[in-house]
Amino acid sequence: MAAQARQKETTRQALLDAALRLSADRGFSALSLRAIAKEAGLAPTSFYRHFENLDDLGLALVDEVGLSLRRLVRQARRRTQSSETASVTRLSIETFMEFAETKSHLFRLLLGEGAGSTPDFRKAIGREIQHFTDDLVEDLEREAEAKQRPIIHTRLAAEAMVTVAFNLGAGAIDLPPDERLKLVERIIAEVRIIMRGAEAMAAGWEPGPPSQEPD
Amino acid sequence: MAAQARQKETTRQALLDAALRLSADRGFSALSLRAIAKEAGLAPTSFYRHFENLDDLGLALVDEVGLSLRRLVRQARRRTQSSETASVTRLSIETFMEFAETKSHLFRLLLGEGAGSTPDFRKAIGREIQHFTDDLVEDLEREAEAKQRPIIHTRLAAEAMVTVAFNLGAGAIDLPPDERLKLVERIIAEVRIIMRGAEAMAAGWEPGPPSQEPD
DNA sequence: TGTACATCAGTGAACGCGCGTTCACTGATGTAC
DNA sequence: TGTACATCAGTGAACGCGCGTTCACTGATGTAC
Repeated sequence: MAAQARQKETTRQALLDAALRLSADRGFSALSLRAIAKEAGLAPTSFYRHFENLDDLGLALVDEVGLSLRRLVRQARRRTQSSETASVTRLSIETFMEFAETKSHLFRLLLGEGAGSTPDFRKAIGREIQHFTDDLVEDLEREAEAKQRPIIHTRLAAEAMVTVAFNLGAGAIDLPPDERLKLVERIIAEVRIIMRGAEAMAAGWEPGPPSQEPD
Repeated sequence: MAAQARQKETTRQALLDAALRLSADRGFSALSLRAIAKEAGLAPTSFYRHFENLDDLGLALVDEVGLSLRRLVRQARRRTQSSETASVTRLSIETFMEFAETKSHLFRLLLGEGAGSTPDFRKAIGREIQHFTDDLVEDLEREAEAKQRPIIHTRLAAEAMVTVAFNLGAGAIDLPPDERLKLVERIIAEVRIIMRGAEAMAAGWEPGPPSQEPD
């Protein structure tokens, strides 16, 4: 029982890996069941022993990729929290960008370029990004406590930061290295603006002179 | 000469319209040349008289859709600037969301779900979004001047706002109306955090060190 | 104005291709006793 | 332990289908004189 089940899992993973490899070329949405099976060294019909259809495999991929990216960024944050020499913002974003750079096809998958973009698919992607926001909320609150810099609307700020990082980070995929560095700086600066806004609001700070009305 | 050229333009537009109509169902990336031609009431071969291939038509669509969305939002902003009763932020975002809602297939096209997501395609979309940022920078600067509330990093702040609006707005597509309203509020709140951050930075405000007074 | 010729948007037949899916099968692994 | 049977991952042939693209064509519109 064990041997057979293990073998099946191996084959399943081979299909997922094959799909990732192929999606590097022309994007996930250009993949076909037959091409994936072939890349994995299987007959087309074997695909059905592991997935119901292409969308099903796509959803499994989103899970897998999202999880590994979150793990990476979490590690990076933990590293700065202990060493305390670098900025958490900077290291998180740089780790994130490195992933986007070296695994651009995975990254693109997380951005929604997949499986004909069915509602299910988009929902799965939304969930992944929410996980990121969850992580960040926790971090921001811990940081606010530690540094005695109160923050407000933490979840909204975190969502805005993650959205900016993900979607501007996406632009890096087609950029030459030097421009990519500039993009990273831009993203970091924007995340800091959001941070400052949330802190200013928490402190009750309001913009100057003839003021009374918001906005 | 005029009559023939006019007719050709009409047919070309019919192909673009047909593509838009069809992309409402299964997304742009699922379209085929034959299906579009059929929807437009033409033989498949006629397609080639107007576009080189599907990607070519996709790029033309991005241009068209981006332009019309920008026109819409610009109008909305102008309306508030004169009437001055409502918040510019609110009306801009609400107009934007209304577009995303009623023309969700066009909107999705602008988010990159198209034409196999070739580099050219992504570049075209990046350009469209940059146009939005350009518009917003101008607005923010005019507003800062008018209300005497200095702002800094205007371009970065604008880019962050547009990114948040576009990409969170995208989530509205699959949402029921009541949740969609909550999403709009969230987006507005996040845009305001960014705004406040840029104003706080301009004013030289910094978060309090291990604090002095209770609040 | 009328005539002869050029242009060119739209066509229909035909092509080869890769696609997703079905089906009945094989043979190794697992299970019951 | 050995035997008989069940399970099930992987297969190869076959299907019908819609695809993009080519080609030589038609006939209306435009142009030169």
